[in-house]
Amino acid sequence: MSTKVRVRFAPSPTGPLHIGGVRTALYNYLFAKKNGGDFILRIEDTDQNRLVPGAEQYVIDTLKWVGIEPNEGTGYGDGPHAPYRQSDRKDTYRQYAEQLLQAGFAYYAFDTEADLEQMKATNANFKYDANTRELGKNSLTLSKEEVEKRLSEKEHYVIRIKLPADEDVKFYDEIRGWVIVNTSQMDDKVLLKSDGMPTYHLANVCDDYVMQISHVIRGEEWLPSAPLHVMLYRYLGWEKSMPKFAHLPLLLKPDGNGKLSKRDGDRLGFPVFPLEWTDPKTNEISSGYKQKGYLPEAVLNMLAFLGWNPGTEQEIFSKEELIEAFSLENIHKAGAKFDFEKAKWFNAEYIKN
RNA sequence: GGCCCGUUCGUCUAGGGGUUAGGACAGGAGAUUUUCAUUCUUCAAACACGGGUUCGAUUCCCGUACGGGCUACCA
Repeated sequence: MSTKVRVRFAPSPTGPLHIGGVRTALYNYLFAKKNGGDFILRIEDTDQNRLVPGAEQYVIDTLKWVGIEPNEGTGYGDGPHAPYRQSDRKDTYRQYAEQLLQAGFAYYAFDTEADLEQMKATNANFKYDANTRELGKNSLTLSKEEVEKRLSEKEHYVIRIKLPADEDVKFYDEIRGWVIVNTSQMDDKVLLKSDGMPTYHLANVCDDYVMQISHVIRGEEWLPSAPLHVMLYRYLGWEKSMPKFAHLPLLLKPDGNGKLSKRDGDRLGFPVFPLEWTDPKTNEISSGYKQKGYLPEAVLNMLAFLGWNPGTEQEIFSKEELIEAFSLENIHKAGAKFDFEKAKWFNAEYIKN
């Protein structure tokens, strides 16, 4: 495996990217540039139901505006690993899902939505796992003939990972240290959905491997599923080249509970989006920093300091200075409440000069 | 509920076994300014709690509390 730093920003085009996403992109960009690596844009559009027209272009426009452009990826020409849009890579995932099936690390499951609901009704804390999969209609419980029959009749099915009942999964997070989770706490996650598309988990792991990603830098909301990803690398035979993980603290609402969301802008009266966005369905307009008169350098500087700091008392940093000063070690562990007053101050500093 | 992550001024954070616990934003007071803004001076403001370990814990360990995340054929 090459030791070159390669990181990716992998949003799903379900709406406009908010500033939390921009910060994730920024940290990936800074890490790549700092280490002479590549910064890749990958579009994770595996959920066909949640696609929002224009969202992908919004991501590209945003990265362009703030000046952190990928050197490889969707919207940036054909790189060595094109295509970079997951819906265009569908066949790859099925191939790997089948590899897992062959190796006995995955199985077909024919349970309908109603079946699953019933299992949940019977068992308060139901999860599809080593203890309960014998209750399901899957290739582990059904006869080989029955499975073949269902498959040939094109019955809807999913492919699930087959996790052991009781095994510690351990991985090192570059920001948080060692994290250990037992498989008894995990479930047999769906890898390939009945519409033929992979879930995030499968697509993400396959693409990171194929695209030779060296570091996965993403939000903390992914921390709980990282053990599943580790298991996938292992079962796919890629554990030696598994990327390093770094889970970023979340951007929180200014007034209290929960992570910053798209609605907080309207509610609290400040933009949560880099660029103005018009909802294609409702025509509702959400304000953007650009249109509000913010300078891209100021937005970048402000975002950089939400969860990271250089360890000195300097606060005004150009993009080049950020690249020079950036390191994963200086990322704060706790979530950061977004502070609009500070954002205004950063912008004022840039406007003055 | 279960699992995972976290916890220093109101906010973003620095620091780290012995410090006057530092900076910035916001806030108070004052100066400069025709006004606003700017600028300057200055004040107030924090180690969640309880046990350890230690000569000494804000710093290390364990609990508790609180906060956050995840718990979908969503990412």
